[in-house]
Amino acid sequence: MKISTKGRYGTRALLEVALSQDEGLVQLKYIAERQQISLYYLERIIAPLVREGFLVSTRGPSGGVALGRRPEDIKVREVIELLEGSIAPVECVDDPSVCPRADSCATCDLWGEVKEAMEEVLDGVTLQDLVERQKKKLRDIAAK
Amino acid sequence: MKISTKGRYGTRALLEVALSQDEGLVQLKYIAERQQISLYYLERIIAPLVREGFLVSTRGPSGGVALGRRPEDIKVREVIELLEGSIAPVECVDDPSVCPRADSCATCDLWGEVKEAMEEVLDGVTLQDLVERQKKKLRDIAAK
DNA sequence: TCAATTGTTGACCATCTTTATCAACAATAT
DNA sequence: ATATTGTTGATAAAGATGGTCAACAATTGA
Repeated sequence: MKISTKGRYGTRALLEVALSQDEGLVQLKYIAERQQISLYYLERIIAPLVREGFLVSTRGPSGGVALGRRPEDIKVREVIELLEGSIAPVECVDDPSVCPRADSCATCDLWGEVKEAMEEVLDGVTLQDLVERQKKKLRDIAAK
Repeated sequence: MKISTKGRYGTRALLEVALSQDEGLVQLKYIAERQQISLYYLERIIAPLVREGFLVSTRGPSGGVALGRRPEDIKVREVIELLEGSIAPVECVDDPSVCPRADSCATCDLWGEVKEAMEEVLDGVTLQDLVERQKKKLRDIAAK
């Protein structure tokens, strides 16, 4: 039941951009360093985020990426689904036709409930929420 | 975020045993046929279930497996965790020491919440619940 | 006791997914 | 112009997944 690095790195990359928003464009190199992600791999993850408008990019010297939407309007669920596909723990939850047993299978219903529980959490947290949580965590650590 | 066939097949196999409980021992071959799982692969999945006492087995002619615990006392979560390991979407949720960033990372907290939400669902459903749900589904289909 | 039957286990392997890496290219600021 | 920075297509190592097989152990019943 693991989330892959794409979803994890992607979320962290967006968070990094959101945190650095005030200073203008954020370079991939900077994100890669701060989040300890290979720059080459990060490129793979940023691409779909740009394509779908979560980020906007500018090439050339002093180029970089910035948020393409307000952080309050980006749900973590959207990011995960973009980078990993459906969150459904089994395919039959999204498409019963893949399993001949689907409509008479009690376990399929259960997996559907698991999916809904996960969705509820991930729908309830926006990038802005993550920013605030992150700032609070850093404050708490500094105060200690 | 997929659950692997081990967890899925294992759950279905236990359900099949629970449903056939009254007729005594259930053969692997029977489970494999009913659930459309390769017998060879099913052996792989049954083994840990026997080892951990979810099932008890008898070899030889007219042998088979039976539930080793009352279905009301088997939570789906236990089955999944046995067959797939922790349900945590990322490792750092269970063991913060794997990530140097863990204690100052807002996303790690979020993955923890996802885990808890899934646990809540899977802790709340026992094998007996699945049996009842399954019977109801079959009744509903028959009545239609 | 023997033979048939059924679960157990260790070894094996093809395929797919994950996690990258690199080089060539496109755009842009100075 | 040229250096810089994002984009994209090709490639691939490593690990997980899903499955198979054969030898073996236990048990039943004739």
